[in-house]
Amino acid sequence: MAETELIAVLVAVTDGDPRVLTIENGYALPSGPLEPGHRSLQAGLRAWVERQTHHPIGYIEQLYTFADQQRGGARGISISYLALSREAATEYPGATWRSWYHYFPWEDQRTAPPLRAGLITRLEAWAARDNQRRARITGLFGTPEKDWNEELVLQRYELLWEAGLVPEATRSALAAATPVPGKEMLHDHRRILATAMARLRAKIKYRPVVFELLPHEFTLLELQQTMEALAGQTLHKPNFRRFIESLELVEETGRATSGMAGRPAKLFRFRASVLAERSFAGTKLPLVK
Amino acid sequence: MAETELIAVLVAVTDGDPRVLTIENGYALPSGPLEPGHRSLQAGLRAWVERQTHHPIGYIEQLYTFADQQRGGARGISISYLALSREAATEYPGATWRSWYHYFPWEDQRTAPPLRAGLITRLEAWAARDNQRRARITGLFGTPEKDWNEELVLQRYELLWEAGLVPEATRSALAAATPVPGKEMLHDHRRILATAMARLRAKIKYRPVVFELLPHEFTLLELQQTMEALAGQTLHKPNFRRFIESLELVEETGRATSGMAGRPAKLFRFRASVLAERSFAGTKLPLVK
DNA sequence: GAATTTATACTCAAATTGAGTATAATAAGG
DNA sequence: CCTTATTATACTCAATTTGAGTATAAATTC
Repeated sequence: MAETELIAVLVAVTDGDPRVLTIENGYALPSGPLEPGHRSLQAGLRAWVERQTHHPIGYIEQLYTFADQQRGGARGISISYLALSREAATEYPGATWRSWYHYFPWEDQRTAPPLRAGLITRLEAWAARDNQRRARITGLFGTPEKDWNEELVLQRYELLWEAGLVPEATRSALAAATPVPGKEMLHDHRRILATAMARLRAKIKYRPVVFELLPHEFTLLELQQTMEALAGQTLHKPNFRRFIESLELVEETGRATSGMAGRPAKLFRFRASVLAERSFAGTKLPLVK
Repeated sequence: MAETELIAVLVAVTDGDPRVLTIENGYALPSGPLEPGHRSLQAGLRAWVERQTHHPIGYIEQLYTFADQQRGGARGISISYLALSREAATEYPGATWRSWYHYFPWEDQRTAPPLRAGLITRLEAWAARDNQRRARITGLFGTPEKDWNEELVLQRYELLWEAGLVPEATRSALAAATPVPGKEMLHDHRRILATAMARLRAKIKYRPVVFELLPHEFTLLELQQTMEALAGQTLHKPNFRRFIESLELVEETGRATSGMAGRPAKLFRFRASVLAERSFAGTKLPLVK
């Protein structure tokens, strides 16, 4: 009897940090079987994620389906989903929110990357004088600071896998000689996480999904920092505001922040027309430098 | 015992017409069960599509997975795929290539649309003075000639479904009073087709997948017409060429066409670097007018 | 009340895009 | 064999969009 498994990448952004809900203290993504009582796949996922987090999920999107060999030769189907929410205290033992940059530190380009240098050195050692490998490295990781495409999360992960620089990949082969504690994940859960990151980074540019991650009222800086957290890149402030204005995404509430240093920021909310399903055209983020 | 079904939307472009392979004379998309011998889901799909068409498939991409209630309360999982190929004679009885505009005539914007006017009239009758419905109609179908977004295939289909203007939707309700012969499809196959169209229309703008649909050598006009067929829109010739040049997608073969009227066209091929996996950035098609 | 801090508004050059025109090279017709 | 029709290719230019920066406003802090 083949079983159908539902796997969730539940994302929230807290304090400029994109986090995912994990179980077993970061070792696995939460997952649960499709049950007869579930009306649909999405309903099934929604049901047990809300059961686990006691928090309604705003947005759900299917990521990918794959088949895995199970014990006894049977074949299981796993369907993974991206879900957006806001962080809430979890009550389940072992269930924790983890920064996704914990698993993919090289994907955070917001700070100066001393880490990436070492990574690229090791990649180049692997490439040696194989020109195709070298081309893939520069294509995915860019030259010094140019041409970084933040959407290629999965491709970069797969390159690192091939190069044996991912703990799951080395476990069987070169053995646990380089155990990076806490970064390893069950089966291909880290790969699923990479897929979710790539999908979300692409999505925020042309669909208004960020509002699932923000409170009802927010400042433009909070909105910008949420986008920056997801994209892993800093954005040009004046141009970001122009970008948001051109989308007619938000409107002023009339209120403003108070108590913090500096000029108070106006509070905004998302427009009703945005919440009622709308798509904005293919645009680019106004990156800085 | 739940069964896993693989459903294929196999697309080819012939004579400026995007076609899909169907069975039962256009009533259904080809589909087959996942068998124990298949190494993976993709391998399974590839295996039996090639068995049916005797033609290698270049490109496969997963579309969507859904669960359907089967006889006896069991639940089946269906996984749909988009595949690209070139049209070949089929040998199976009932297997035919059909234009996708046969099923979605309003999606072809290349010719003056006398049809769309009638469709919108009927939609507006359905909307009556419901302002939200009216907003959705203009959002998806645009004002007179402006703002048509070719990627919203699925959303338009779903709006028409809600409005009862799709044969599958009316079959049970308002009955077969308006049977549009040959446009009806099994289950949600037409919905799957809409998903495939939307995905492919989005993809051709930022990933070089068109070459799966073209012969080894081709003229720039053939390339343009293939893109136009998929997008359902005419493109501005000089700007299209500039667009293709900027992508560094193709290179001259040195040969040219001959025999036809007019100046002979240079023949091009796709560059090796394109074939070896490459992503070009998010761009827009140079639409005309 | 001066300094600091954060928010918001405006400016301007560079690059990209939309739309059109001009020229080249062939086949067909008289 | 020269003219016309037809298709391919090359170039131009204004309008818009983007990248990057500077200036001003309104609060807190010392």
